[in-house]
Amino acid sequence: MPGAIFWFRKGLRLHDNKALIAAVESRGKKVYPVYVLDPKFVNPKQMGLNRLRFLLECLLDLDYSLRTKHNSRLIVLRGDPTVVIPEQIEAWDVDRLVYEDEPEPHNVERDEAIKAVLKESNSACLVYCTPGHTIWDPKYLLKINNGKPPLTMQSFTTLAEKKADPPARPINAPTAEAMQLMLPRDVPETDKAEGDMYSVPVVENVKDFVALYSSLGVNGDQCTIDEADEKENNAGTPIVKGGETEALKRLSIKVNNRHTWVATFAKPDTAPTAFDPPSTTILSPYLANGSISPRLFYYAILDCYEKNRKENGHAHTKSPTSLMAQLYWREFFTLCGRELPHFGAMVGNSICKQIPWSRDMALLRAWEKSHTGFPWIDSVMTQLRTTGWIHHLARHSVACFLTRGDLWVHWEMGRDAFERHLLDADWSLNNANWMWLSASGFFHQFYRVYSPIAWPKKTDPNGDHVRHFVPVLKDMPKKYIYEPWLAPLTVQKKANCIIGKDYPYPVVDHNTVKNANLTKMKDAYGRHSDGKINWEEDVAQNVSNADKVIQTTGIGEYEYVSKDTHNSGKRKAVAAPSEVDSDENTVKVEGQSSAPKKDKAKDINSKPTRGNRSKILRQTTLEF
DNA sequence: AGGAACGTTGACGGT
DNA sequence: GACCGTCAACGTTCC
Ligand SMILES: Cc1cc2nc3c(=O)[nH]c(=O)nc-3n(C[C@H](O)[C@H](O)[C@H](O)COP(=O)(O)OP(=O)(O)OC[C@H]3O[C@@H](n4cnc5c(N)ncnc54)[C@H](O)[C@@H]3O)c2cc1C
Repeated sequence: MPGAIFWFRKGLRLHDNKALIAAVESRGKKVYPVYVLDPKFVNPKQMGLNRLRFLLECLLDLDYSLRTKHNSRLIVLRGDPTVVIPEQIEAWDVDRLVYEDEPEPHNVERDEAIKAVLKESNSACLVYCTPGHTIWDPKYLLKINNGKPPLTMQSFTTLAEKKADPPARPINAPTAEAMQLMLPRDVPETDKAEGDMYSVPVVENVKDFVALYSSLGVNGDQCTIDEADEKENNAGTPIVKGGETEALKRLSIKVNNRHTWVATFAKPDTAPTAFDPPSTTILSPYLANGSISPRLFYYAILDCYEKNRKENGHAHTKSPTSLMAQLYWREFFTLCGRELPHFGAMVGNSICKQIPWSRDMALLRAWEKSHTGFPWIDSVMTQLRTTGWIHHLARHSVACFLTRGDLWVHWEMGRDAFERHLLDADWSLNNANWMWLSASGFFHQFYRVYSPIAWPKKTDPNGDHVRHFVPVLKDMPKKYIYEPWLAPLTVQKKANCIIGKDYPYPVVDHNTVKNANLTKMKDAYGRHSDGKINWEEDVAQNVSNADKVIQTTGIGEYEYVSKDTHNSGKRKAVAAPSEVDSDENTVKVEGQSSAPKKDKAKDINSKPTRGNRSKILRQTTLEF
């Protein structure tokens, strides 16, 4: 009998893996577990070292389980799946290709392309796939919602809680006895074997990382990485370790063992500044690549609710803030990403406001590399780059700052940066949340702007997050920790941190740009209601561009130059610190935190005072 | 799950 | 005990 390829894509687990069970039921021992390192995703523009290492840890864990319990191993292929999968189907005498569905349109397209290749070559191989990445089958949710995805969380909640059947119970991982596999002839059992090209690659540092990318045929110039980045990448301290084993352990520690915590969980009350330990579960990296089953998570929460009811007698928190609702957000956004055309771009996306964002590379870089001069923003972005995870409300803060709050940079560029750095990067969730934060889609109260100073103060008045992730500020007095440019020079000297030398001036004056951006948002929104955005024409004109975005998975890979790229060019540092401390009691702090200013500085070349610094700061160098 | 200004309320302690 | 200033906490409104 011919065999089956079981293709792991997401769903990097043996528990609750319906497709895997189906493969074993249909082809017995001859099920070949495969993973494909696809350069379309595994490349430095889209995947940073931390996420790559996380992925490889997940693969190693699968490999280990397959070896120790199932007499098999993970077979890692490299290249374009539409090429390498049909090749191996042919080479290994395979007549079943089995996998768990991926919801993203570009992945669906790839799968269709493979089916087309098989059909064209008159292959006898049949393709079997099952849903499993989400709690409910997206097709089922659509069916019970008149064929359309809900567009608000409230309607999604009604769908989940009032109309949908309870989700399928998670199924256990196959036992060793139930699943004993064999390998194709050319695949050695041990990866120590000479010339084993199927093993999980070892990537410990940037050198290995570049070598791997080259082996996938990634163009050399995409692999350049500067020395500072290399050092930071090598020293990365990812917040969690990858693998199904770790995922299951974490679920029991963070969820199963804490029923009262789970039942009283309210997302807005969790602190974005907490990092040791963080205030939410950090199960997202595992959910993103399926090393934990969302249904296992779902029923773990339900069990907690039940235990809480019996023990504490009070109700659990409700959607949209409860822990269960966090899974609903994932479910909701995944469904939207699957169903709404051009979800990965502004242009051609019917739920996305058309806003004339800039694509200022210098501002983008300042933000991504922690050179904004706003300690909270720089601290969160450092946490993101080094640990691969940040709290949801920290994501709010930095995403708002990059887009409508301060820098007016396109949300797609922020989305791409998150894609690179987040361990939990997920196409649908990332796009949806960036639209949310930039007030482009789902959320429209654009006047709700996060302050990079007031917001972190609420949960971290001492600035411990900043002191940890931006150590150059560790001795800055509490009073100035979020706005060190206001510290008198004597204080800066004492703290060993001179603003403009050891730590940059802020790239913008928050209040000034916030107000200017509010006007731009009003204008952009006004154009929609005035009908000045002509969907028929605009979409027709831009749709080819948007199509390109979708084809390239919606991530990076395309050049779209907005007419509004007015902020580019090199900036010079001209702002200077004040020399004397302001009298705490009598002088109101001006600049960043004062009442709306009426005196707008006219001459950006004049000597900086607090009053006119806003305009000058806009020109602060970004080559810090 | 925004922030700031401004207004109201009520606790507290001093006169 | 009435009266008053102060202040924090909370509510409302606007952008
Ligand atoms: C701009 C921006 C980009 C984001 N990009 C991603 C992304 O690429 N991948 C990703 O998984 N999450 C993303 N999120 C959502 C959210 O911030 C993370 O899912 C969450 O912080 C993960 O931490 P946790 O597992 O501790 O969350 P918990 O609070 O413990 O929640 C449990 C699970 O619910 C899901 N969840 C929670 N919040 C959301 C949400 N807002 N939307 C969708 N699902 C949610 C996650 O799978 C999470 O693991 C983004 C949010 C913002 C504001």
